Amino acid sequence: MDAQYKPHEIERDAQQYWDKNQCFKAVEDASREKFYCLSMFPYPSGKLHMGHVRNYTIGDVVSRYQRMRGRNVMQPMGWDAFGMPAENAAIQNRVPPAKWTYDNIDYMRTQLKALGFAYDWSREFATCDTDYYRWEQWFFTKLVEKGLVYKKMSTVNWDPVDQTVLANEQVIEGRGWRSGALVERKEIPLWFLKITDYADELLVDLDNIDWPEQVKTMQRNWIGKSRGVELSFDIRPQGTGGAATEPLSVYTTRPDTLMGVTYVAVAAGHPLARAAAEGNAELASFCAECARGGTSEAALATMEKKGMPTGHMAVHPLTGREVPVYVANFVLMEYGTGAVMAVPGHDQRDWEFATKYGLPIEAVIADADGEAPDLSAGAHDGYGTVINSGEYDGLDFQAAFDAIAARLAELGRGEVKTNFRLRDWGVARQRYWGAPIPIKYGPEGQTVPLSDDELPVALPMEVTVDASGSPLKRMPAFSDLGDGWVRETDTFDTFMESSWYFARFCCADNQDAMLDERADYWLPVDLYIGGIEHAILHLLYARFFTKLMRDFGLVKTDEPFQRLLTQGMVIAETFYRETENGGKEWFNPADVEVKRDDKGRPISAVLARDGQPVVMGGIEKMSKSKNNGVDPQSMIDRFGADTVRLFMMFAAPPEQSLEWSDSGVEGASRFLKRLWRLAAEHLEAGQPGPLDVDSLSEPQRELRRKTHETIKKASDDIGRRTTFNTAIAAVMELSNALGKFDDTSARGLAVSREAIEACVLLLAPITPHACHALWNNLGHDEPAIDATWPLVDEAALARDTIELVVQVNGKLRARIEVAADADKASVEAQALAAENVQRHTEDKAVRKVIVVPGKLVNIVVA
RNA sequence: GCGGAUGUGGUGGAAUUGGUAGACACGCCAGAUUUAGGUUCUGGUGCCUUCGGGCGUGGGAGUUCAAGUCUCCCCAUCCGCACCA
Repeated sequence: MDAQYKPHEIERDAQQYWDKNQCFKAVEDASREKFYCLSMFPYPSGKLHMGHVRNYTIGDVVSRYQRMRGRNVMQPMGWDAFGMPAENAAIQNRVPPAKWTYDNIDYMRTQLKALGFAYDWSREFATCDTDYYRWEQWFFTKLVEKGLVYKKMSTVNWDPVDQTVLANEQVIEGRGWRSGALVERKEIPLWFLKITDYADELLVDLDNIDWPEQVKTMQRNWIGKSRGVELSFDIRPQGTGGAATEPLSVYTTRPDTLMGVTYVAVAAGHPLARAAAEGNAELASFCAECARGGTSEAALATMEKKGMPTGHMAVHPLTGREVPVYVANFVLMEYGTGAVMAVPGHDQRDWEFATKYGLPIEAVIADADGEAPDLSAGAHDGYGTVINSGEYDGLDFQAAFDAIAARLAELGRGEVKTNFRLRDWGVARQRYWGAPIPIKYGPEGQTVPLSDDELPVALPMEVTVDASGSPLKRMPAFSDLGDGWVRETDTFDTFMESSWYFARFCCADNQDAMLDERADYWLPVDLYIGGIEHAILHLLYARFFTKLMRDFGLVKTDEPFQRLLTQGMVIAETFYRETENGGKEWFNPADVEVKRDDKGRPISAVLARDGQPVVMGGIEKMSKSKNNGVDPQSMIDRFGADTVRLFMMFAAPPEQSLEWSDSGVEGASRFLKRLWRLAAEHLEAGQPGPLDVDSLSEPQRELRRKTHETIKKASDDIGRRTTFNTAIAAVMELSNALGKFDDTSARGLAVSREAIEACVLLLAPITPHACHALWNNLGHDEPAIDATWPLVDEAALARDTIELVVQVNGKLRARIEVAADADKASVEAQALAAENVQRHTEDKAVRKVIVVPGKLVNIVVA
């Protein structure tokens, strides 16, 4: 074999072999156990970034491992191709979004191929292909027929200058990102999917999937099932007029604090606020002010809380006491009833509002000592015994909840109600680059889903996009259907496409149906891999969509993703210089030289091309804005795909963030060279004899034990724990041991052959090209991808003696060598006899000896 | 603001079930080879030390024979928050 490791030749040859033999084409086979491995498909933004490389390498390692374990593996790839960046690029470069998108896909596909991922490319599609989204349109019309879709008024960010709807991302500190205008909240009619109909099932089924506990917790909290009471306050209008007003309905999970209500607050858009604002110019202007700012929950939760009295009073349903009704900017019409009751004594936000406007703050829940809490510095928001509440005094939370709820029900003023925080899914977007919503409107105001023969609604591809919103709204050729009928010009949220793509991969070539029986073979996805940032929205919508498809008979599975691996971010050092106008100019790490002190600590950095200093800005997520992205392509060109893959898997466990390190990559490259040389030298040394395990020397037995320990650990690390970094470390240990083993006898070569083959096979999923070549060089005709994952020989693991640690009062004092089958008494005796143990115990009384078999002995003295 | 996570040598990380803290790698130091530089190889490397040992896993308390790991409080950083994908 070639003594030198030449990654680019090796990788080209291996990829050609896989390609020519269609090694990764997945075929349904009911007699074999399947494994569907899926990584979140990329948005084709231009070129691959390191986050993609990490994501897809993890998926590829698991796929190749499962294949070697004998599973029928399917690993597909496609493109999440609709979205805003294509429109932004169109505005900037005057290139149609479709061309921009398909060009990016072509480039990124070549990059994925260069990394050697074991994809079944015959299943590839982009979500902007009409053949894909036509089925989404079709399914939507079926959901309309089933009553799972409705239209209602909803709040959006409105840019009053550009006259367009803005995404939350496009609202920067309350202003439109292009115009700089103060953003307003505007109500427009939008299409919704009834995800809340499935809230309970989405909650309960979390118990049946193997997801990280924190992701399940996030989803549970997002769904937010709560038990509370919906109750109503009569309204007593103040001043002249005094027309009868509807009772004000509110929901609370803390009816035990009902006696502590000192005011109620309504949204600016609430009918009560609108009525009160008539003839009250000051209140009307306040209500208008409340419409300012973005719609995101974070923006609402962190803005300054403001309110104004309506002048109306609300009548407490139990005491008859009158409390003021305020309009407040933090209460939103869309959430719950658009009104809240306020208990400033026991809710911090209510406390702050009450303090600001001089409203009473009353204690109705005792503190931990059973005393009235001190409310001078803040609210007491825990649970406790009810006080200052008349007949309810002395009750605990549950008893007070039940008693007050029962009383309200008796009075016809309220009832116990289960609520969800989850809101229905608004799927309409006022944008061009998305799947058109298949609805038409008639001359008499009819709203009709398109029939099957009117589908698909193809998105026109030749368009000019500018900042003034979707071109579909200005294209009669698209929207005007004649006879007074018009098409809906809104498009779907791109989460719609990503909510079912995993199912379409099972049968992407079907032109006559959305899905077929092949989906039943492959689904659910056995392992789904992607960024933690998708922990809630994408994953929840995909779960919801799966249940919709199931209820429509399209799939049999309840859940789309049986196991989930959420990968961490790829981060890197940032460098910048202050510019004259006070901004920052960011420099790519590739263009910067870092100076270090004698401990290797970075102390300063200079720009390579001018030698002048730059500021080290800290380690952050790789991004365009901080210019700290490392281009995967340049790394592949320099070191080869295997080195990049190896570094990515070795530098951190998959769920943690991964810091990019140039010297770390060099280390990975060095290891592959060493492994290659080890194999070459081994082959050079001659032919191994038969592996006669019963007549090995002690060093031979030792290397053989190391080989099988490594197989055991690496298999568990890759298969069960998905900690690829520790699997690689274990193989490195084995290769280090092999490097020190210089026995070139026929028997010695047999042992080292077994060790080196284990290294090659254990690394085959991670560095598949190098292992493909090494496996051939080691004399195998079958390709490494078809080799069987190595098995542990338990007999090789056996030891005659083991080392135990001896502690005195928990401190390490000695190590003793004991027979592997030694009993407790002899271990104790040997531990107490150890020289250093004697010294630490001689003038003290031994109180207790703890023996942990196989691990340690702890001697407790006083 | 709310929800979820993370924090260990100079650096990335390991320690899987409460049981030897620092595997593996990077960096650094010393030596060898080659030498234009790099490469390659060998050894050393948590901190302090009176060389007995002591200290040490963001900070503070607690449980235990034993705590990186469990409990409570605090600090810092990151992710998500429904129209970014």
